[in-house]
Amino acid sequence: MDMQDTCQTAQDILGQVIGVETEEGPISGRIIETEAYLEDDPASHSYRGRTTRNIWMFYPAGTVYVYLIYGMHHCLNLVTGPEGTGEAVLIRALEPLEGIDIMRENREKYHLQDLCSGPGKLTQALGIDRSWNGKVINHGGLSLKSDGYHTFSISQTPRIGISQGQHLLYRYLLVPHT
DNA sequence: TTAATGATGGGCT
DNA sequence: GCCCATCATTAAA
Repeated sequence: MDMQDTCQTAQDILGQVIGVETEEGPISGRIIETEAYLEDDPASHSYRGRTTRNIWMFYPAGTVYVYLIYGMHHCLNLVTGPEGTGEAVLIRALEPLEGIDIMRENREKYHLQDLCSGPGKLTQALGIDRSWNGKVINHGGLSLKSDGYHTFSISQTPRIGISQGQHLLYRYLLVPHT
């Protein structure tokens, strides 16, 4: 998959299936919400240059970047764009597909709507933390592929939880066709 | 139903 | 010391 254009990639991966293999079996979900973080974007961790936390954002497209937010939640990103630009796509929500009972154990929640309906929730459901930093998508660990689901449209909104760049419509939602 | 708040720790302006 | 790309719980209505 071409991941050179970050906003395009954020939309391309909507509807695709992301998954991990565990000792208890596979866990996967369909990506239904993403956000783009660009070069020269004051809301991006990469805006003020490389640090020990965000160094992964400057790795090649397809690299995994996971950070800890608010002292307790992990957020999963895929690095995109030309190498060294520090661009990435934040995975914000999934529709649970495989391994739902494992997700329920990991989350200590039962209802489907409570499993992957937020960036911190989906990493907990899939068992992803900062030790996943530097992994490459589809090369051990994390898989991403299309299952042919295309009957949806995409809506755009401002990004969530940021104080800079609020006018930019870099949040993308999958809207199923009825 | 929506709104407010506490939890919790790493990175940094 | 202050700020966070959040979540769960409680309170108000």
